[in-house]
Order: sequence, then C-alpha cells, then structure tokens
Amino acid sequence: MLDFAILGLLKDQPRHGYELKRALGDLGFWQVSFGSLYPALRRLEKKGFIEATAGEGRRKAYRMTEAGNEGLQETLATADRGKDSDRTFQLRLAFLGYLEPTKRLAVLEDRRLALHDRLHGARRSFKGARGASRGTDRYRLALMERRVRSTEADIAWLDELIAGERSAAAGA
Amino acid sequence: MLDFAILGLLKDQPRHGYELKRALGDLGFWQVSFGSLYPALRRLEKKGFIEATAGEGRRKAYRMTEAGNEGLQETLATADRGKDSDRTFQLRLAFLGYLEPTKRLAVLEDRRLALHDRLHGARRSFKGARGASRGTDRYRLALMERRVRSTEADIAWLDELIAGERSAAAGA
DNA sequence: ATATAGTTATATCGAAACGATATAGCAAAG
DNA sequence: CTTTGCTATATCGTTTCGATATAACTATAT
Repeated sequence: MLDFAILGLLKDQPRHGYELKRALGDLGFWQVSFGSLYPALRRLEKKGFIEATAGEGRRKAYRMTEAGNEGLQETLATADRGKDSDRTFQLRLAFLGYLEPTKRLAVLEDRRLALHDRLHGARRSFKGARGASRGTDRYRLALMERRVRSTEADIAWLDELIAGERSAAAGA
Repeated sequence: MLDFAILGLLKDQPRHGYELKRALGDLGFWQVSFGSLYPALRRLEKKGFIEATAGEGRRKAYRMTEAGNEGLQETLATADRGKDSDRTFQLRLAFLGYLEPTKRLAVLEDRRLALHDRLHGARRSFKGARGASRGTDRYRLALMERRVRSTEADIAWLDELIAGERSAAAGA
C-alpha cells in the first residue's frame, strides 16, 4: 500500500525521502511516519522498482525504474478493487490519471458498489439500534447515524465524479 | 488504542475473544484482526486490567478487573483529546457514556476545534490547487473537495451532538 | 561573533497492528 | 455419515506506527 503510494509519487519526478513524506501528507488523508517510509524505500530498491541517486548535500533522490513503472501499472489495473479500504481507494484515485482512460470508470463503479453495501449495513444497524427497546447509548447511536450520512455523502460525491468521467469519455 | 476499546467493551459484561472482535466490528468503523486482538488480551491480562475465566466449552470469558476500570476511566478522562485520530475519537465517543457527565462536553468541543483546523487546511489546499495555472489532476482535486465537504458535514453532525449534550446537561 | 532555536533530512528501535492461515469443535444440510 | 459452514482460539511473518537519535544548515537574538 505504501509502496504503491511511493511509486505513484515518483512517477512524475524523482524525490528524496523527506519530500515523499510531505507529498504524501499533502494528499490529505495519510501522515506516513519515517518508520514506515524508509523500510518501504529499501523494499522497493531491493525489488528494483526504484533507485537512489545522489542529490544535493546528503539527500538521496529516488527515481522510479522501468520495472517500477510496470509494477505501478499492474497495481493500478488489478488488485481486487472491490475490497479496497477507504485509504487504498483514495490512493488509487490520486493516481487514477496514470491508468488507461478506458479502465477508469470501472474503478469508480466498483467503489460505488462497495459503498452501497456499506450503506445498507449502516442503515440496518442504525434502524435496529434505534428501534431496540432497551435503547442503545445516545453516543453510539450518533456514530451510527454519522456512518449512514457520510456514506450517503460519499456516494453522492462519487456520482459526480462518475458523471464527469462519462462526459470526459464522450468528449474524447 | 485497542486496549482502550477492549476495556470499554468489557465494562458492561464479560465477553470471549471472538465476541469482542464482533462487537468491535459492530461499532462500525474498525475490523480488528485476531493478530491484534489476542496479543492485546495478553497485554491487558499482564497488566491486571482483565482476567480470563472459564466459559462454555473451550471459550474463555474475559472480565474487567477493578484496576481495569480505573485504567479505562483514566484513558477516558485524559489522553490529549485534541490530537485524537479519527478512529480514536470514534472510540472515545462510543464509550463517552462511561465518562462523568460534566466532562463530556469538553471532549466534544476539543474535537470541534480539531475539525475546524482540518477544515481550514483542507480549504486552503483545495483553493490553492484549483487556482494553480498548471492545474492539479482532476481526481486529486475531487479528493480535496471531498475532504472539505466531509469535514464540514462532520462539524455539522458534531454540532448537533453538542446541542444535545447541552440540553441534556440543562435537563439534569 | 556566537549562542539559540527552528527546519530539513536520514535513519533506527521497540511495540503494535495487519493479514493470512492453522487448528478444531460443533451444528446443520445434503 | 460426511461435507460444508460457523464459532473460536491461536500464531506467524510482515508492515506500520510513534518516538527518538543524529546532524547539517539557516535564521534570529544577544
């Protein structure tokens, strides 16, 4: 997962470790620690997906290799999109521009299905808890309601994205 | 964090491992794995916060001890509420009913402040990216917009909860 | 001039969490 | 009667986390 993120960020340009951490944080949904980042860089180096080159001062600039690009493409295209975690989906979306345009819509629609499943589950447990005689604690009830609402909002947001994707596909 | 969750769930009633996993999942925002759960139970046993008793068949029912209850109270009351992660806040909220009523409002208001900070950050980067000449990729832009919207929605939801808390406090 | 504090940067450590999987009892379905 | 599926405890290897060490450079203050 982190490996995927690093490859995505190195696709455009070489970056050094600290910069990768910042760029990942700037995506908004994940603050990686160095304790995750540096081991991940070692892993990717060992697989031959990235290589370190000398940068300014003691910086090491990491560049993606051709093998790395293939790895990124493969992860983007395959990898059980239906059961992406929220974070994995966000990551996938951040790099969706690197995926062939014709394959992008399927990713969004897989996500839509998964969110629908979640919505049904969330509604069921919310209604169940609200109806129970010996009532659920009001804070837990609030949590359940939040889950329903935020899933609905996510689906609405995703629908806008899907609409945009369709018109982009029609335009091309 | 997981320790906190387990203690919270054992406050009401003893439960065995599998049941704890299910109960945690039922809260809606966290699917714990056995690889996390069982080591956590060992930790809590070693600290004397819980104790295993024989249940039906080969089940072990874990019961919270008095020390465990004190530990739970302490975590509920203190622990740098301002920088709770999303998940930690949800957990804290799920067990907020176990905290003294007079201290509950402060937890919610700390959270409100944190969400406001997040909102400002999210708005700034969204506007910055939308305004940039060499425009950000449309998918990343969508992610930023989602972050703004969902933070706004969270604040609105939290405000309802705070209003409810105030009227509950007034009623008592 | 030269301490002092802050920022950038790489790195490592121990603890915690994750995901997959092994094992086994027990109940219902075929 | 046996295979399938659910409940249940447990462990293994890998990844991630959070805190911290180290060091160089940069700006500010005394």
